[in-house]
Amino acid sequence: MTKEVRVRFAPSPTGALHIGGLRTALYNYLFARKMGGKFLLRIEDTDQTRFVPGAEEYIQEALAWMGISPDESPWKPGEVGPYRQSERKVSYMSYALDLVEKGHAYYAFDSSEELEAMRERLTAARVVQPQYNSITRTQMKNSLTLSPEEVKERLASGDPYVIRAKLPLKEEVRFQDLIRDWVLVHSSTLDDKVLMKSDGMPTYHLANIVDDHLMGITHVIRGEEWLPSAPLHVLLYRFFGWEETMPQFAHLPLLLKPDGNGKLSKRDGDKLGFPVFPLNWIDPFTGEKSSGFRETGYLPDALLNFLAFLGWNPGDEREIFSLEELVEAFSIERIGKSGTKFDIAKAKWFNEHYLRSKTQEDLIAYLQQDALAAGTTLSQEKAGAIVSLLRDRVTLPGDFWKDSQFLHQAPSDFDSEVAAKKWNTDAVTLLQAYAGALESGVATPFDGTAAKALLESSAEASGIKLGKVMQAVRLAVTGLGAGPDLMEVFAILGPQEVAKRIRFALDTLATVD
RNA sequence: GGUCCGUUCGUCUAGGGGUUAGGACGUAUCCCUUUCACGGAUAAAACACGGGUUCGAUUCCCGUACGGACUACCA
Repeated sequence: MTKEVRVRFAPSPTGALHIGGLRTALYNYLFARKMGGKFLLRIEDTDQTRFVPGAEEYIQEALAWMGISPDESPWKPGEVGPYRQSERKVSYMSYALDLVEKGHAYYAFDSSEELEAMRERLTAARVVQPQYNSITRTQMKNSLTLSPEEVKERLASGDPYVIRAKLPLKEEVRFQDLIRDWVLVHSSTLDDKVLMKSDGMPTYHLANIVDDHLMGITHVIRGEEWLPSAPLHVLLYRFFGWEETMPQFAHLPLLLKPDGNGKLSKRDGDKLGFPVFPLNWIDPFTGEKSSGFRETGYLPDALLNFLAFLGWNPGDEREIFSLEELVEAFSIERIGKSGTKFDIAKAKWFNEHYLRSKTQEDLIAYLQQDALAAGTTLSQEKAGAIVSLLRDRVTLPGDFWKDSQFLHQAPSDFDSEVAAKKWNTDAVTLLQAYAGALESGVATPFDGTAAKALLESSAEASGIKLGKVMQAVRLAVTGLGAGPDLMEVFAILGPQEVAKRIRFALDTLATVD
């Protein structure tokens, strides 16, 4: 009987949840579901200076939108709460003190100026890694160098201090990462990380280990940026005597910029023309706006499918997966090792796929909504006709409205390139004849077939080859050189409107040579 | 700079000591279509480099190059 799998997603509420964080959450969720375990959300808000109002709500909403809601969270507490580190504050100090007692941590009283001076001194002495470590700590102000009396006095008098981990000088630290296999580092390259800050809050390293232990976390699935500090975490488990229940680590490959340099960052999104956040976000301090996948028109299913394949694959050639199917197929072993560039073209393809699998009613609703927002209303039949016309050509829901503009208002100008190439006397002759026929009302009822039949007979009567002038006809009525089936467009517009537009085109374009 | 991690078509990737190195996105061409798109078909396109080990290496080992992460009283 093995222990129930418990994993956690542990974001900091310092702004909008990044798309990479969302993928981390997704993988955690998939693994938990696959293993029949639990997926927890823990808010890591130990840095009070970076707290951003609204960020926590954003995380909650983004996860809900994606359908990967946690089993336990600040809003749905389980038995190991609280789920916000700021609310767990009281317990961290006692754990830090426990480490001090065991000789694995110590008090340090150095001011930031003194730390800075130390680094400068070491840099000047050309020490490769100027850091607070097993060697340099002997020259600093801490409970290892100061007399017990002075330490006691400083603590009693309220001198600001931090608690640092006391790392062994010479020791090999190794652990087996689920994705990278054995990772080995020497403790001599590690520094004495601060565990408790002078404001009484723990750092990530301490809080993380204590909470993962207390919350019964069995697998830590997180971004590769944590790999360098994983040895410290392993050491902390050892110091606490929790080695037996230490979670297994899985460090995920990073999401990289599409152009290949560096990890995808918050600033990239709007610069590159696509979102890097799940939802729209306005920074409460700077007012800076960032666009989200949701508001841009990406469907949660599409984003989910896309994100899942950024660093993972099922091992066969299937590509389209629902959340349930992902759960079924997921395994940590099939996560890749190397960084993954973010290619929005593939995301678009997924979105097209999921958009086309929507019902006609859903798509009509998208169009109606945009029309309404633009101050127009569309009849159900017209909206339905437009959706049928465009459904195989859209990428985003907003395209139904955007790409049907020529149906909502007559063109005021015409694609000049097409006009220059296609607007000839044959076209003018035919259009005059066609407009006349439409105005006479011969074609009723006016559907696509009737519109086409009438156009064909007009062409025949004028002795003109239809194929040669079709683009000019399209140009006259839509102003554009390309678009959906023209006869269906005519049907939607109705004979009077088509005739009116042709007359306008004839007037406007006739003067052009 | 140091430590750690990585490297298969442009991109996401499959594969793995002997393969015509497979798929998808994107691109191109053709078919369909009175345009464009959809759909169908086809094509171009990759094992970073150098040494080992081996009968044989893209696959294993080492080095180099390149890329990345980390290097805070941030997470």
